[in-house]
Amino acid sequence: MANTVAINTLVKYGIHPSVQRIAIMDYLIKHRTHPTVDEVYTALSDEIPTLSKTTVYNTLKLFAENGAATMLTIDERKVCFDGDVHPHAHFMCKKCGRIFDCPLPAAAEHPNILGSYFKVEEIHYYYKGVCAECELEK
Amino acid sequence: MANTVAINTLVKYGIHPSVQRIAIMDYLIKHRTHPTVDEVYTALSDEIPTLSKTTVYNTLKLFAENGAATMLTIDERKVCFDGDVHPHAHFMCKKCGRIFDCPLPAAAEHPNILGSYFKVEEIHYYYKGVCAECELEK
DNA sequence: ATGGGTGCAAAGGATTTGCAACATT
DNA sequence: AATGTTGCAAATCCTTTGCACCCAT
Repeated sequence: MANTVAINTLVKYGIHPSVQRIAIMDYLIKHRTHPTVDEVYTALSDEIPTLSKTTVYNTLKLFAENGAATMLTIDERKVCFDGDVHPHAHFMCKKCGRIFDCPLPAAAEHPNILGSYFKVEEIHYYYKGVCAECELEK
Repeated sequence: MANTVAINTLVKYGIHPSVQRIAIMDYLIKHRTHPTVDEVYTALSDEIPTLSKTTVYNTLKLFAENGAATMLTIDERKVCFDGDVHPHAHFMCKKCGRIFDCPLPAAAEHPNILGSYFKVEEIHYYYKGVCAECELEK
């Protein structure tokens, strides 16, 4: 079946699969564009005409809470989601708004130092600026 | 004068001082709590009864655009502002919501590596978890 | 029948916009 | 007078909430 990977991912994170959840996870896996709730909703509306935005909100929040996706707050206006939960940093282009993956700096064990003061549960490394494409278009 | 530092900071960043701008910058300098628009507005309402929230929005945005303050997107719900523009990381406690300063990892020149792909203008390193105080209160 | 999952409509909250009033040069 | 600044009210956008319906066990 086409959605085996999505289903397995849900199960792996203890999330009961449903038609909507499978479709949303499948979308996250196949689109590494760090989509917003609205983008996911719009993209899946054709496939699942009865889908509601509330469900997309609920589902993505559920994914994030269970570690099946990461919630990015790099964009001040709206939250984005990443189906790739491996540790990595993000770059957001201020012109086109796209978010790109980039490697974590070597010192990403840094939080160990902070461990004495804080119980660090999440690491978010964000860069902002202009992407190569937009830089050329000037 | 008490507000000399605030005025000098504004001038340094090419921002024309006004009563409101001076008061807001002064607040940012004296309160390293990473306040929200609402917190700044509420705190200054007594001092400047005619102050409007729109002005606080405009002013803090102006500060951020001119490099006189940093806009933090660590909290998914609302934006926070930091009058300390020296490079440093932030930790947000998920329980009490407070945001703490912390040192940047040694390899914060990391963006140099990214330079080939992106024009990096801002670095935001965020950590989330539980602060020592909240951890004790369990 | 029971509990979780979904979706509509309404509410809530943060932020922006339009525009008129105001201050300062 | 001219320009930049402020502030009110309304609008906008994102997100959450309340609740009824539905589906699968």
